[in-house]
Amino acid sequence: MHPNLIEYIKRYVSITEAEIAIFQTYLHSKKIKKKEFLLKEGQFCKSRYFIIKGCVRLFHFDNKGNEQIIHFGIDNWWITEYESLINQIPSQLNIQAVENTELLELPEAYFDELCEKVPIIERLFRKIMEKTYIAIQKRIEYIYSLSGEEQFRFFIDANPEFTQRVPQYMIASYLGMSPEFVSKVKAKIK
Amino acid sequence: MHPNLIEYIKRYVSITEAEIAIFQTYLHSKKIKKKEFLLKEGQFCKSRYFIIKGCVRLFHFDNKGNEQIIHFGIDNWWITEYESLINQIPSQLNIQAVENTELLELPEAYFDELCEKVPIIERLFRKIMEKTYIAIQKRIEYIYSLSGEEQFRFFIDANPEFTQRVPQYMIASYLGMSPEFVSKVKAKIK
DNA sequence: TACATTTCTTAATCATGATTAAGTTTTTTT
DNA sequence: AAAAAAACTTAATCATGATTAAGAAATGTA
Repeated sequence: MHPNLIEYIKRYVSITEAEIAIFQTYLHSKKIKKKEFLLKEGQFCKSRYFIIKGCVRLFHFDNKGNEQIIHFGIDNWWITEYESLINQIPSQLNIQAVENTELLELPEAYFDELCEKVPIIERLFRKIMEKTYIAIQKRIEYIYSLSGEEQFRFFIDANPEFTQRVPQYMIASYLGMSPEFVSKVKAKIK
Repeated sequence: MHPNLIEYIKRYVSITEAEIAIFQTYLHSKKIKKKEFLLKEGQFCKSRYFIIKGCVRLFHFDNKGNEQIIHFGIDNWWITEYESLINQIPSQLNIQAVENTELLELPEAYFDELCEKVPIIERLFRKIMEKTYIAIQKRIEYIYSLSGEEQFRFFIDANPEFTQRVPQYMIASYLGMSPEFVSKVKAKIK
C-alpha cells in the first residue's frame, strides 16, 4: 500500500500489517490528467478515492448556469460524491482534476465485505466522517460570521498551498464570491 | 429500548434483538426543560444524545456577540457537539432545549467498548454520519445558490414542523438572516 | 515568435439584505 | 386581570458585494 495512505490511516486507528495487506487487495490505482473527470453529472458514483498526489474539485452548475465549487480535494484526502454513492442515484455533481492527479480507488461494491473482513476499516471511515463533519460545520460557522473579505483572508491563511495550486477564480467560486470581488480584496491585502 | 430508536436504527442497519439488548444497557434516559442546557460553552461534551421527543438548538455567540444557531435537533435525531466529543476539548458551542425534551444519552466513554461488542453499531454511526454529511453539504449548496428569500421559502416548505415549534427569530438565526428580513419575506408570502 | 485562450484587474452602477428605530402583538408571570 | 417580557412588524437608511464592461496580464499552443 502507498505509504501516504498507511500514514493517513494510522492517524485515525491502530492497524496491523495483515489488515493493511487485506485492505490493499481492495484498492487499485488510477491516474487522471488535468481537466479530466472522475465523475460527471448523471453518472453513478461507485467508489471512494484517496488522493495520493494532485488536486480535484467537486462542482455543479447552479440555477443560473454558473459553476459552483462545493469543495476541493488534495494530497492525502478521501474524496467521493456521497449522495450518489450512498443513495445509488445519479450524481448531481462533477469531480474534475485541477492538476494531474494520482488516486487509489476503493470500489463501494466490495466496501461492506472489506469492513466485515477488517472491522477496523469501518471505524476508520466512521472517524474520517466525524472529522469531515466538524470541518464542514466550521465552514458554515465562518460563512455566517465573517464578511466576504474576512473569509477570503482566512482561507488563504489557512490554506496557503491552495493559493499556489488552484486558480483564483476557483477559490472565489468555492467561497461563493465573484472573481472581481476576490481580485479587489487581494489588491487591498498587498 | 424506546421504539423510536429501534425504528430509527432499522432504517440504517439490520440488528438482532440480542444486539439491541446490549445497546440498551449503554443508554440512559434524560429529560431537560425548555431553556435548560445540555451543554454549555467551555464544558466537555461527553455523550451522544438521541432525541425521543422535543427540540434543541446548537448555537454560539459570534464575534459581535450575536447568537448564531448552527443547527437544530428534533424528534428522532442524534445530536452532539462533535468537535468537543472527538477531540476532547472544551466546547465552543451550547446545546439548549427549545422545548421540554426527552433524550437517550449514550456516553462516549463506553462507545468503543459498545462497538467492539456490537460491531453493527459502528456501521450504524458510520452511516448516520454519511447521511448527515450529505445533508450539510446540500445546505452549503443552498446557501450559495439561493437568495435569502428563496432560502427562507425553501426552509419552511421542507420543514413545516419547525415553523410551528421554533420561534421565527431562531429560524432567522439558523439561516444567517436578520429577524427583520424574515418578517419582510413572510409578509410577502401571505 | 506570434497567436489564442485563460485568468486576473479595475471601476462604475446596482441590488440584496443589514441596521436602526419605533411600535405592535403575543406570551408569560404575578 | 394587569404588568412584564418576549417575539414580531414596518419603514427608512446604509453597506457589502454582485453585475457589467472593458482591458491587461499570464499561460498555453502553433
